[in-house]
Amino acid sequence: MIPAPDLLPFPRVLLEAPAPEAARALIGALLVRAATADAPERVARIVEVEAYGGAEDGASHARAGRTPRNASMFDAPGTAYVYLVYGMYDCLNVVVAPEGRASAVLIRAAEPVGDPGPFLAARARHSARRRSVGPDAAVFASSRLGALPPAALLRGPGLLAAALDVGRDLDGTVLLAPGSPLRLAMPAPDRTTPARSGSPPAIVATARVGIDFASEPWRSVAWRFIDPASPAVAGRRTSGR
DNA sequence: GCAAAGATTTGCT
DNA sequence: GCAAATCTTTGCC
Repeated sequence: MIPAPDLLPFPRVLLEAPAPEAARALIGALLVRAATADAPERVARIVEVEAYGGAEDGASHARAGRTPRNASMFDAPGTAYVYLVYGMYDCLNVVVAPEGRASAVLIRAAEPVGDPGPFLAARARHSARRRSVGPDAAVFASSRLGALPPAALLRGPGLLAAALDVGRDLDGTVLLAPGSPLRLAMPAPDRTTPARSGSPPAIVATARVGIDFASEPWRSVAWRFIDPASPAVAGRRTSGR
């Protein structure tokens, strides 16, 4: 299990950049879910994201302008945009770029930091709610899906939201405010190991997933960014074709 | 006012 | 490997 690092504030300036740039900056950043009635504080390391531009991006929810659903996309960078997809799963985005550009970064996958137990329990709760009668955390943990490696518990946008108890009630949350139920943070430099020779973390760029409806160049642009070494990343791990 | 499709996940064939 | 589950939003009549 990944040891918990010290948390530093996430620099707002990184989110004010154009969506693809901001998306890259979010790889390796931390999501911090404040304790709820059902779970203690949870921290997850982001390993897969997708950039969505504003009105001009044919794959973005902002392509048709402002609607009740996407209103949060037009708020300041650092705001959460949470929407329901396929009538079932909530997806978490971070609003980026200058306010009003309606750009956002979809958080597709992350790895649990620290004890994976609370993430597993939250996933089981959501799974149970969907089926109206379902497994508790212990039963779920022994199921085929619960048997996934703990590092893969937040693999995919729907599962990530479930494991972090992120729903549309968090739409519009300011992710840079210290007291928020959900916030962004940066890991403090690791001081227990000698300074690494300045090799940056490997980040691979690929085409975005599930947007076949979009026209070119938006369908093919390499705006999905992953840490290819992470077990939480599903699907293509290379930029090649 | 109604029909269609969606930035997904799961279970069965 | 494919189709169901499930419901909101959007676009067109």
